[in-house]
Amino acid sequence: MSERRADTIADTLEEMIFTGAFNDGDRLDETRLAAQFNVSRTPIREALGRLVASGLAEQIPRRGVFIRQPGPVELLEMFETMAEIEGVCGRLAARRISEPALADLDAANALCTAAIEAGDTDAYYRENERFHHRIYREAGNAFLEQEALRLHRRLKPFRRMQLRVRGRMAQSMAEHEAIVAALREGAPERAAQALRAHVAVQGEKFHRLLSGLRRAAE
Amino acid sequence: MSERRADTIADTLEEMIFTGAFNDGDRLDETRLAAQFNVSRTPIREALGRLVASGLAEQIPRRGVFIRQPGPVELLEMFETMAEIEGVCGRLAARRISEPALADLDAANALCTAAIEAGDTDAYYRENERFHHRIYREAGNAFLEQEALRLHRRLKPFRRMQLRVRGRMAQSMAEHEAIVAALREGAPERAAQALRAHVAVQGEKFHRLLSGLRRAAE
DNA sequence: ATTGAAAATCTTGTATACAAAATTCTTGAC
DNA sequence: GTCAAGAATTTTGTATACAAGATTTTCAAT
Repeated sequence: MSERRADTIADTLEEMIFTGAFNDGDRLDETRLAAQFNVSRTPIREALGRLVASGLAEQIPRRGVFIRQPGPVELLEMFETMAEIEGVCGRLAARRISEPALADLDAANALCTAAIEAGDTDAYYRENERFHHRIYREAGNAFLEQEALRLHRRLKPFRRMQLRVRGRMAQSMAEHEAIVAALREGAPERAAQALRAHVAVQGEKFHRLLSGLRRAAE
Repeated sequence: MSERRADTIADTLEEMIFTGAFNDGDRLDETRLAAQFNVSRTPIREALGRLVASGLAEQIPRRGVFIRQPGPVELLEMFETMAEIEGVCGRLAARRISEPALADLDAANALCTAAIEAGDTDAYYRENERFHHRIYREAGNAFLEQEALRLHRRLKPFRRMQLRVRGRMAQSMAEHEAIVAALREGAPERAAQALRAHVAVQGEKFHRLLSGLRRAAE
């Protein structure tokens, strides 16, 4: 890996931000964090630099770096962007996907369904992620894949919010099946459309997302 | 702006990378750069961190950071991704664009055409950029807009290569007109299609790009 | 001459020291 | 009591010092 301290610290801080250990606007005090991590300010600064670069925090020149949690508007924008990028991946994948990959998507869906029946939420998230990541991969564009993974990762902490709606998981699985069907038939636009609709935040999901945000803001 | 030295140094280094002052694989020696910029290693390290974060360089743990110029494959992937993102912006913009924005696009096109006739390449690039940036804006999604701008900026140094083809500028303008027409009619898919085709690298452009790369590699 | 090991050198990563800027606190005037 | 100006204190940004790991060089043995 990279420079030992600085990077593990950055990972830890990211995790803390994702799990809500900080509130929007909180200042990340270098000296305090240095003491907290039993380390000098130098690796802390490098870690903070990484957070700023990935948009999790904001740096004001001679003032410090502050946590920057996305508000409702930005969150919707990020989800819309994710939906569009997934749509793009789907459109490209419909033309490029291989037979083993289709089998793999089917397998992921089967495991997803099993996880729902078993009530195993962790397994569900894991297989759901595998499904989506596989589609990014099958777009056949490593750069696009990286971008998709980046955004997917960024949205991870917010994705759980929107899956709590009753029956959402079952509906989600039906959508997965439709997506695979479109990919299998090599229907680019239908695949794109199905993925966009699957990822987009709308209706009940929207309300859930907002109330989740409101709760997190307290 | 941000921390004075570190950020101006990062900007300078980015510019140097873009203008080809470094070759792929070159090591960015901290002490050498420190001497060169008349500064200590600390701001250099922060600047290098920024380069690594934006993908312009690669960091190998206890070895240093190295310039990482995209090869032909990655470049094509980046252009394909750009084409798709522009397509997305166009699709969204077709539903959201305002009348003044359409007028602005027309204005940019007029100035573009004038620049071609005057042989003013700089003006052409400027107005062409204004055209595209305006479409990103009119997608009505600030997050997506930032992503589009980021990638557009990243590809800037390579874009000039592909515009040298004889008659390409005139054809490009015709495509711009078609794009505006689709946006004006509120035809999302046609706008998306037109933008994808406009940005995509294909045929003669492809050869130009490759030979440009080959030349740059010497 | 080639190969291998050990020492010397170089380079990164971290800690500490210093400087400049910003914020906070104090003090005085109204 | 409020407000403002200036001093004191924090805090960031930069420089330097030190430590650990990596690379290169040296030198001997085969």
